Amino acid sequence: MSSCCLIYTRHMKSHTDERPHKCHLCGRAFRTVTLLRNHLNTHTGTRPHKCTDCDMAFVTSGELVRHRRYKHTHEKPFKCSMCDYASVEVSKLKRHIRSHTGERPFQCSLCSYASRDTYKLKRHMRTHSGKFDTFTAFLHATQNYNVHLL
DNA sequence: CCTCCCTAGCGCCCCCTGCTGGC
DNA sequence: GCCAGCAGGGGGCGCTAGGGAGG
Repeated sequence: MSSCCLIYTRHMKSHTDERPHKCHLCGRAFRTVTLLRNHLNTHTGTRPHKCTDCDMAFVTSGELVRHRRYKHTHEKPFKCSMCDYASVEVSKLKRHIRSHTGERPFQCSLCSYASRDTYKLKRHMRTHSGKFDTFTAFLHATQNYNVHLL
């Protein structure tokens, strides 16, 4: 079997709900043993990927790479085409670009306020506290955004 | 077929700063 | 003028999923 067929076979598995590797601590199931191992490390506090420049340690190698970019190498691969802003993470660049476009996808269900990111909406919901179930309102707003994306 | 590793993505929380309204 | 409350922008980490590469 060619490598692309192997990748295709594995990809098709991602469309199934087959998750044979179950966490004995919380019951959550995963597709691969690697994912389960990482998940178990979050329970046990095991952090095998240690930073050589400080005392931080992480569950995955990817987290360590990101940490090193933030704290030590200051490498920022994601650059804004409209200004000098650059970011370690693409999600941060996307959030930044909304400040150029003015896009506010996260609408408050209780007032006219709309936010450019989820946490700002959640923080805003505190100003409605006492008037409504803020978590429900937040959920409603974020679900609207997800539906919009679909 | 399995595992490791890297990348992508979503989420959460925090900090700093500027604005505004009440005192 | 001072202060508190709020929003905007951004930094940093937690965690999971997908896919390339090699054993």
